[in-house]
Amino acid sequence: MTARAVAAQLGVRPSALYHHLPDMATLLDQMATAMRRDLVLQPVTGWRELLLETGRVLRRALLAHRDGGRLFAGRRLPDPSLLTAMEEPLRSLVEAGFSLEQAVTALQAVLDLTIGFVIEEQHRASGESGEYDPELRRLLSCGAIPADGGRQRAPVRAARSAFRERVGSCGRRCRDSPALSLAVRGGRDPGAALSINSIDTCFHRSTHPQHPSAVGEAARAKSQPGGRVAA
Amino acid sequence: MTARAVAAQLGVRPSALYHHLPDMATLLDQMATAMRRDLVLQPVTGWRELLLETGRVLRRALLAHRDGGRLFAGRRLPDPSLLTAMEEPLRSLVEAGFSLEQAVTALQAVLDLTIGFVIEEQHRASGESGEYDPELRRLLSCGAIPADGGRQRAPVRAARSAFRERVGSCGRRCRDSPALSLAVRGGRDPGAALSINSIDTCFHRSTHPQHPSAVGEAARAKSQPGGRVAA
DNA sequence: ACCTGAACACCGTTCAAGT
DNA sequence: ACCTGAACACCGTTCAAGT
Repeated sequence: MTARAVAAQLGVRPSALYHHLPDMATLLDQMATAMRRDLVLQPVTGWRELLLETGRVLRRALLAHRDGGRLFAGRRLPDPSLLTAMEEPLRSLVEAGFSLEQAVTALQAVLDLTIGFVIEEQHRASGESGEYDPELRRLLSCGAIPADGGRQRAPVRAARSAFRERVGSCGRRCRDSPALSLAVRGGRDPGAALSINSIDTCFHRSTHPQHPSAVGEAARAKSQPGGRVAA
Repeated sequence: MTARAVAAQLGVRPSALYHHLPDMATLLDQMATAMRRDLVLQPVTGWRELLLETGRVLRRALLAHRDGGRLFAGRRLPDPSLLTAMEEPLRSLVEAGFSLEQAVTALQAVLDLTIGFVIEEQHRASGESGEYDPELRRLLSCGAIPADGGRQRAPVRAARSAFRERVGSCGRRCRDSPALSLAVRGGRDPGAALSINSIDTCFHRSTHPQHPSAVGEAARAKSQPGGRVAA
């Protein structure tokens, strides 16, 4: 989504946009606002379903547009009606026992979690996330120190100096990761383990009798077997 | 962080980078990998503190670099040693009662949540997130329909057509949002309410006797007064 | 093997000039 | 009031040419 592409879609020269908007950021904010305005939650019962439905609906909206996650992340949504629209879910959460502050926190957490998840999901789905060249990956993966133990190559130095990385932290041996390879069900690209389609199952498992909230539920199932669930 | 800037920092011409890396994406992946490799968790007790510490440490690392959140989000981390480093936290979670799948899910959720949160946090802190011109905001905020009820202006049409927004969903009245204005403690930019520094308090409140996990804890406090807390 | 220099097709943005 | 045309300073990337 570039300004020039938007202009072309409108049959207009790029410079014409700047008679309506001060800059590109405002245009992106408007796109994000439009997406957010169109979110409609299915009727749900219980605070847990409310939070999950919020995540599901946002995720669906973000996935509907190319790079929707990256586009939506961190944008300003200068539309008071969006606040009005939050009244109802907030009230539901308060009725379920949340303080108002907790309700805002919980909703914001679901939105942030969804955004972070979808960014990764879409990046994975895009062509850009194709497999690394195996040899390049081997070179990059081993602590960024070449086999001869000599000086680092230029671009790796670039990445490192840009982040003021200490030299002492690299050079670790690469070895197998039994637990994770199990989790990723065997033999996939190790880098893909960090992209495992995990939270996705939470958002999708709507037929599951218990709808786990992303962070807490996994542990609660075992550590609090007697815990009652509100609503 | 542009390729040209990295090259300049290395005292080299931009084209020289392409003798070491196939493209910019690989360079960004390396930066993200370096950040991730340097995460060191403080010793913690209990799965809840482990997840919170993970979020805190990642958040601190992301905040340490300009646009760290956006840079890190969705990047590939092709370093097997990063998987090795996850063995220990995963084992801790499993010992606390998580299944391995649940442990991976929980960790991933914390990472995604943190990334989404920091992207918004850094965008807010950057100059770009300055106040909208009040008149422009008023124009944009009221359902994207001008006061005269006439046709939408071009760039708004652009944003809308780009997302196939239905016309019927706009034009809502702007009115006050009592609950949220309370939550944001009165009178700030309504758009800022969606950026409320909420989860931040979760990550920071490490002196608090109970360390709430971002999503679940808020509700648990009231809806499960008798619930015991593991570890 | 490593880098330069010049070029290519892009980008957001500005601004005088048109109607 | 709205748009064009041309220009500006940028991007990532390619590639022949140098050493």
